[in-house]
Amino acid sequence: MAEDLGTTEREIIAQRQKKAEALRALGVNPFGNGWQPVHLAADVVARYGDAPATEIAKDPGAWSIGGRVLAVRSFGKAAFLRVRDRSAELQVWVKRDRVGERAFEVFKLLDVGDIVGVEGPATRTKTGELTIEATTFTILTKALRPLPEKWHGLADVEQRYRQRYLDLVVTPGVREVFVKRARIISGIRRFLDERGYLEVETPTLHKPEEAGGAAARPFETHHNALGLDLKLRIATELHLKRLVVGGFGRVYEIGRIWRNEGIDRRHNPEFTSIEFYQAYATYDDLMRLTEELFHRLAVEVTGSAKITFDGQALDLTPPYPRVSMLEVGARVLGLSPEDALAGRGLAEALGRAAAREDVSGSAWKLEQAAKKSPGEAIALAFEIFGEPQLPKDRPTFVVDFPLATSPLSRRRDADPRLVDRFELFVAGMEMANAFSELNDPTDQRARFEAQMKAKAAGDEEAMPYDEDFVRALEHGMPPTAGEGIGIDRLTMLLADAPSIRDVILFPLLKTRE
RNA sequence: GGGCGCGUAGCUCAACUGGCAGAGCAAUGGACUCUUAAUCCAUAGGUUGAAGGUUCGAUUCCUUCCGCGCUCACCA
Repeated sequence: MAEDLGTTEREIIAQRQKKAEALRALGVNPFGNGWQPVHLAADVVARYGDAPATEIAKDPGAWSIGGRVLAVRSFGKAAFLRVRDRSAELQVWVKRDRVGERAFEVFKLLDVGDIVGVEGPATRTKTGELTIEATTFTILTKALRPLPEKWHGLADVEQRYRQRYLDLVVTPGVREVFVKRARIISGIRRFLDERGYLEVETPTLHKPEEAGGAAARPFETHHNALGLDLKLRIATELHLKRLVVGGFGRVYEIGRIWRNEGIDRRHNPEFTSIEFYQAYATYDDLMRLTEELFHRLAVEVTGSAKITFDGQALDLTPPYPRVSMLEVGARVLGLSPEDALAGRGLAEALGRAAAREDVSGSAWKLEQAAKKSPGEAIALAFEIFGEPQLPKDRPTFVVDFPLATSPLSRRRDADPRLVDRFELFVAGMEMANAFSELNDPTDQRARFEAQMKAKAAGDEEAMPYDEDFVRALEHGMPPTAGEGIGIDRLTMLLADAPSIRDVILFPLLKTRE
């Protein structure tokens, strides 16, 4: 990129470097340190609020703030600066007769984008704006490159993602998204800590046989000294359940997950998940916990349980409706749940569904499903026909998952063809996935064996057989329920960001030539 | 990976049917001590994403490539 500098930009940088030298000549280090602001812009705002100029004049204070200059309106011997620090924006008034000749010479070398330090009393200008009337002024850091245009800012989304530092400086609302993200994560921590959960960290480098816990292709890497092929984790599940075996009855991990899949508005190759496990709970308990968590986060982060996502109003007030994957999946195929689970008439029903005009893109998948298990076919029918019909104004729990889609879930006592599992859908996105955990080691072996068969048959997302995990289960894992939530998607929801790249500071992009 | 769209000055955008690449902001010089996209005068700034092709002539048409967005497929 540096080689692509246009003449103009090169000139701008040269001009600013000359100004930096001029600052040195004035005894000001253009990249100095040691100057510390005593206050934040927000302190000044909080102190005076809407107080009139006469009130402020009685107690104008001696403020000291540092920040980036976003705009300059200059009048020759005085100027107004818009300065932003980490807390807020504040106007600064630099007048030659207040700051003195020398500081004013420094001011003349100021460019928009520079970092400055100012001290002085507060006042309110004729137009009513709270302002620091500088008595001292210095440039702390010279910006050699110009900021994007002040009015339109950065419109090029590619540049916004590649140069997020600029995006944060000039694009309104970006900073707030990441503040919300931080509050969501700390809110989840608080919520779980209050309930006696212990936060843990498990390996992100997995041996090939450990890289399970979800249906996804992992990234591959290698440890040189050990001569060991490794994979980046695709889930934290299997290690967290080992910890439940070990006696941590309530554990969670917030951490990075990598999946070697496509990239789109809802998928980034690396993303952050929260998984938590609670001994002696069932998936039904977790539904209530999830409702409570989502409701509380919405109120904490947005101020209300009623939010808007992508133009759609959503109410996160519990309870959330439940939709049966089995019933809907069977119904859209024109079958009874019993017939669908037993596979009676399933192939014909899938053929009819594939022939429908509204499924052109998914037709081949429906045809493929006829070769798979009834459970997988039901799940697919639900995904294609049922998901688009889920309520749009409310979160929805999807329940009654067929066994075949869930190699780590506990079978339902009342019907072993199903598992005790739910997924939470909000705004068309899968936000959470939870189930009562399979703790019968013999059944777990059978499930892993089925995964091995699927892998042998070409399913690249099938899980490896994790022998040590089964061994852990053989030592006894208490009845447990566990859940995973995608932090990025949750942030999208609560920050009303329609693309996952808007909630990841540095989303993965290709290298530019 | 497929389809559609986009890429012009540091930034935001123009340029008709193929006919001298242009404006605003930023910058530079000047005026200005209550501005809010400050204002006024002047100046400078370009490998039109890259490489080919068609043409007297290409920002414009064609091909390939690079990057980004939307979408489909895969997935959370």
